[in-house]
Amino acid sequence: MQALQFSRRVLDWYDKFGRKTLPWQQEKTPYKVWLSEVMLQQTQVATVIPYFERFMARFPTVTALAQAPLDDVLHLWTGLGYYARARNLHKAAQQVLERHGGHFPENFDDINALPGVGRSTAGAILSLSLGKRYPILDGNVKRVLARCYAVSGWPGKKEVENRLWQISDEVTPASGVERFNQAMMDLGAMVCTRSRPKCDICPLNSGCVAFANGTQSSYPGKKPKQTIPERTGYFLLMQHGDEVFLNQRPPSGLWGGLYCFPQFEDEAGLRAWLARHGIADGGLTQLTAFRHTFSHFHLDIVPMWLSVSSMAACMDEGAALWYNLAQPPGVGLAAPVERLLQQLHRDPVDAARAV
DNA sequence: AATGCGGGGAT
DNA sequence: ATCCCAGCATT
Repeated sequence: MQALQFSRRVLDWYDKFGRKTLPWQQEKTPYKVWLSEVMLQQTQVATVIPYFERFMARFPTVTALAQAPLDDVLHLWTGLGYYARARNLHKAAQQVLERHGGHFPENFDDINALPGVGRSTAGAILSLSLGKRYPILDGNVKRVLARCYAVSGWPGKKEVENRLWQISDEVTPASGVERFNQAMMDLGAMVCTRSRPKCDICPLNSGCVAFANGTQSSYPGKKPKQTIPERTGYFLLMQHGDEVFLNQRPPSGLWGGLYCFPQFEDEAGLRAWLARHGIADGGLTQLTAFRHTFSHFHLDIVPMWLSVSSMAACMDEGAALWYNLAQPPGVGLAAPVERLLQQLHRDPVDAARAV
């Protein structure tokens, strides 16, 4: 299909059916679009909306975000996943404050240089908020283009991704790019869906190669699947009254910067840690174990609960705190930690009934 | 070029 | 249960 034909059909469709009422589409600014785009990386629209509203209420400007403590940002991010995004977000806000005087940059190189912003996000910010002609390539656009132009192979492969970027650039129109890019994402989310695409109502159906051949389900190519490993983690839930002991994870890596129960590979390691800190392990009680699945492994979590008689300092491994269940501090928590803390608060451990 | 990084929604 | 989602940084 000719590029001009492609963009005209997409733009006509957007005017009739595209999304125009999302929270980050109101009085668009680079800051709002940036925040929404980062939140939307690998995360669906419906999940993001409440987080976006809370962030905008708490951090109305990029300067407010830059000046907030990182722990506040991680706290508001709790539950969204990919926590490196939150750390990058905070760092990027400080970069905007320091390098650009708190004014969000409006050229590609400065935006692309922000931590957590790559080619697609930079293009989305400039096109959606300022109408500048940059192509984007997110999961939705990849799916639409792969089907329309029968681009085979897994987009995780560099060659496939390069081909999709080339097509995206070719079909992106000189004018109306802010509607066009939004429309491509809307098409991918609402019409050209992963399963059972609604080809009968698609503005591109007459030129779509996959539709013509009935091979929509072959595109985009799937990631070669791997069996993911299983691990076990023993979580130490040390409680004194309403207080539960947590320590902070290293700033990078899994659950970076979040507060978490002390974690061990086995029960012996847990008891050894208690012994090292002079804490008696009598009454150590196993609660109900459960599975938490990451993208790359399963973690079988075994919560081990222990009532302690004093809040001894266990600050030998970086930051730590006693988390008050009745008055929770504003810190970032991994999802399973949040779940266990709520469980302790709702349903205090009755040792006699524990597993 | 390949891998690490979460949590939740759809099926 | 499996797959995937408005990707990017690191190695």
